[in-house]
Amino acid sequence: MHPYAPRWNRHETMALSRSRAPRQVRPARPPEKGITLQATKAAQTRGRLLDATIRCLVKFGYANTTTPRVAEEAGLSRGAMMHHFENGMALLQATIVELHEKRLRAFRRAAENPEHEVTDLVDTYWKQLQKPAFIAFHELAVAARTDAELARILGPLQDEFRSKFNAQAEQLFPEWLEEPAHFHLAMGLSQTILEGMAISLHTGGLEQASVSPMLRHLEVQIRALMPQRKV
Amino acid sequence: MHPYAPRWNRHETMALSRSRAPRQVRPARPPEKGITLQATKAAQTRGRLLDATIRCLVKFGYANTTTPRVAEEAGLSRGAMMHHFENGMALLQATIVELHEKRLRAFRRAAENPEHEVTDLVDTYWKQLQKPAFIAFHELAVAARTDAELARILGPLQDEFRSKFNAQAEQLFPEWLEEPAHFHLAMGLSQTILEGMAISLHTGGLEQASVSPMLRHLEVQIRALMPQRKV
DNA sequence: AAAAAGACAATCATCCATGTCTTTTTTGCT
DNA sequence: AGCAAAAAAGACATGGATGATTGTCTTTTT
Repeated sequence: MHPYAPRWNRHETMALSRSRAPRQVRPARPPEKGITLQATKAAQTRGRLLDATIRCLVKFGYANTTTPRVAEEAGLSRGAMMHHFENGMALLQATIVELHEKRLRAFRRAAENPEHEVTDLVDTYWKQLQKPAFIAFHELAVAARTDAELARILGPLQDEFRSKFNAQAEQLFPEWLEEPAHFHLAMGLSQTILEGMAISLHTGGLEQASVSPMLRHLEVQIRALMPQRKV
Repeated sequence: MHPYAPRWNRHETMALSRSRAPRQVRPARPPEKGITLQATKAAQTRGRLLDATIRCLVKFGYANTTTPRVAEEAGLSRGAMMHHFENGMALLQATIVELHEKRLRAFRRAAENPEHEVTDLVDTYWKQLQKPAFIAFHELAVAARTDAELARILGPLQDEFRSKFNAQAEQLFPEWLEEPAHFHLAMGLSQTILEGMAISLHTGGLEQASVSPMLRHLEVQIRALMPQRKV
């Protein structure tokens, strides 16, 4: 139990910002109209803040990811940070979107690999899950269970990810649609086993030694669920 | 940080030094001479506090499980609560132990069922994972990733659970030890898939519809990994 | 009956995170 | 150069959570 419970989404952000008129100065996103003005340095700073947030989520967990800590991690003052994001929730929302896009990008990159071997795909997704992005994402997902504000942001993105995950697989193995039940089972198994292993590894519920056999077993299962290559 | 030293003797007394000065050192543990003293009411209150803590973990998550909230949930004053547990961490530790024992009890009860069908065991553990105890446990496990204090308490219990989990299975299917690799794989699969599904369900990463097929698939896999009944 | 111990309640001082506001330092540009 | 806006830093007020202290009432124990 922690000495304090920091959560920067206590207030309805919309309601607050709405009440003050002259506050609309900051554009929601850097002015793309003025082509490449040097102020795109701001975008760089924003990026540093997002990275710092992810790093904090990994290092300290969601509950201890506070605005002062993120600022320090980014090497900025808290004032500077509040200049780029009017409140903690805005920063968090931006981080979530960034995280989501990171996940999608990495996943797509994996699919572009000409080798469509099941082994490669499993390995690739597994490697993804080892990276900080997934840990951070899970921290957020757990927090969202009891945080309506977070859930509202995270929920749609999770649906989209699952959807794109499946779409990618369909595209790679179009003949799999002949057996949709098997297809969905394979997708569910893959996600559950791989993500479950990743989480259990970090939360101390699984031994490292068990990982490799399970990976291989999963590959075998997936192949068994695929439509067999006609002879 | 928290040197919870008994400072009963440390403080010079204040105005109400009505009684004699010599403060005898209080025995480390209250005299339990009278086996059934009415003060077992205290145990009852302690129990209520532990239950309230679990309920708070489920409802509000670890980060928002604060001492005032637990007290309110238990229908007690915060002062009363601090009387039974000197600080929040002590309460939490007691709750963790309670949670752990709950898990073990339920698991053992399942194993006592004379039917040792794989289906029953999988279903039983799955039902376990749906109960509040597991949600609370997972909240703690996630928090422990970034909280050394929690990890110190939780880590050993997790190891013990996994160990007893396996021991139980060994006892039920002694012939399985002929193939230890298969045995460990089956154990890992079971825990990872079932727990992974439970977590994903709560964190919005999985659809309810996928659960049942995966349960059935898991059962098939486990049977395939068991030493085949000799014909 | 007196005394000790226990259960419970109420209040205090402190800490830290948050959002807002104000001031200083860089800049980009005329 | 100079100047206004952006970027950065700092200061402030609020509020929740924590642990500690003190006080009251009840139940044992002697």
